[in-house]
Amino acid sequence: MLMPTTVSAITSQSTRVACASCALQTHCFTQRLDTEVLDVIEKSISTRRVARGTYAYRLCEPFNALYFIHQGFFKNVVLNEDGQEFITGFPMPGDVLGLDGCADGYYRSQSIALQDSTLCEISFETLNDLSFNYPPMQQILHRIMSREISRNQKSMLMLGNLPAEERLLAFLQELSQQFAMRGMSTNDFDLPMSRDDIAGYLGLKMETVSRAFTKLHTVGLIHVHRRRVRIDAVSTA
Amino acid sequence: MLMPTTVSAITSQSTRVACASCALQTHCFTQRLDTEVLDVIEKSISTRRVARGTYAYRLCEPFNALYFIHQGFFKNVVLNEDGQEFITGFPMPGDVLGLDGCADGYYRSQSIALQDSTLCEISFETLNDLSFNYPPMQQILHRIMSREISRNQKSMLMLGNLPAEERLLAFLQELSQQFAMRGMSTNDFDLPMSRDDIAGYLGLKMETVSRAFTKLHTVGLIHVHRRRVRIDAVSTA
DNA sequence: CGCGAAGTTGATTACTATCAATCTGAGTGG
DNA sequence: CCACTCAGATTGATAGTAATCAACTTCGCG
Repeated sequence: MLMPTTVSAITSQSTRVACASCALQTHCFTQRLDTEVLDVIEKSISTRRVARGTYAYRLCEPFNALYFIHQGFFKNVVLNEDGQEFITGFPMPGDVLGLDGCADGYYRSQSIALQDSTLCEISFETLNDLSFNYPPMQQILHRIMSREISRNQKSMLMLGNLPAEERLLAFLQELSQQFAMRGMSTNDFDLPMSRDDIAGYLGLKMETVSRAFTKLHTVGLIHVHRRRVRIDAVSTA
Repeated sequence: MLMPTTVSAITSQSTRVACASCALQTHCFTQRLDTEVLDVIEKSISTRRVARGTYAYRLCEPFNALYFIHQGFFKNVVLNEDGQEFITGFPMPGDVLGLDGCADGYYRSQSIALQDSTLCEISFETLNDLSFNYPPMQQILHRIMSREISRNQKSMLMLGNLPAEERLLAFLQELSQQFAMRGMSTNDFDLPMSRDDIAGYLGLKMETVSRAFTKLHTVGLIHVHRRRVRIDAVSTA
């Protein structure tokens, strides 16, 4: 029987386990987790609510857990010396937060909730135990991290080569694909992030993003009103 | 006794082991590897030469090993649908090649030698065995991958925000730092890559890179002649 | 010496950032 | 219910930066 995924229900054990296993399987759909492993996860996982505008984790905080997103959207931010912020991604349900903290034991970026959200927290210690007792788990973790690496590389490609309008369209199509993987509406959706956030992600300025939206709308590739977007273009990817 | 690291010497076991352990320790300098682990590595590692201009691994090839660079420089390339290439990094001795292949079992990028180079190859199978029998190993791998993630994020920040000249200077300083970590000359060195490669990495065109070099030279921040570079600027990072 | 690849320089065009004004819609309180 | 407010978004004019196209230079090499 499916549990409703309302906020009040997320504290129940079954949903908590469902969240973590679902998250892991989102990334590694070729594998199914043993019930034995699910038991371990069940004992060690904890949920956490993150209000809109607050942090899942902050820069320089000690790293001691990974977070699987249950509900809501986030933005990952890195800061340069001047305090100027640059957005490296918009993780969504099923994604993992905090992978970059693994390297040196503290976070090199921070993650902010774009909506009221809920996370499933698995301590790094638990993950190590899991990997030790259940070898496939380490492969799963490697895959998750590897996927993050190739996703970032793809973003870099987009940033470096495409003009503003194509860059925005590519972004919208990428978003649409991610929605599709999660069974959400793919061609007609609300953007969870502001124009400024999109600009920060695409390496553009807010005004340029706004103009690009208008242009794509005008030529008929998309329909857009504020944060509501409908994609009419056929994906070229 | 130190073995000379000439090309003719790399086939000896001791040097081969030294290469892998050194590479691992470059990434995880807080940890020292057990002699027991070194034995396992010694048995399973193999060396491979890669001539200038040839591939360490190619796009879409099946993933079955990681490569530690022993000698030489490489460029990592991702291609978009149009076949346009974009360079995501310039790995050097001690760095690991092929991390992105882990996700789906085949490479999503390719790596080309900029000089005649030598690699140490460890099969993924061996790595899994190692992780299983020697738990700290998996933490080491996580760190290596995590480091790759945060390095890519840093690159994205640079790409998105800085004007051409600052971008080039930041690139040179990053390169200098990496040389420093390897005990190589930090302020006076030969670039292993062409102007076009730098342009591909920085998201610029070759001509723009060339102009930026000239400008930095003119204002006295660096001295440059062809691929020879001397950095006179004090790093701001 | 001549050739070709890599690099430099110049003139022009195209694009994005910047600065500034305006618009829109959600939330607030009278 | 309506005016008020304010953050987010849009639009316009202009300046600044990088891309493009093209000519030329430098250097290594047979």
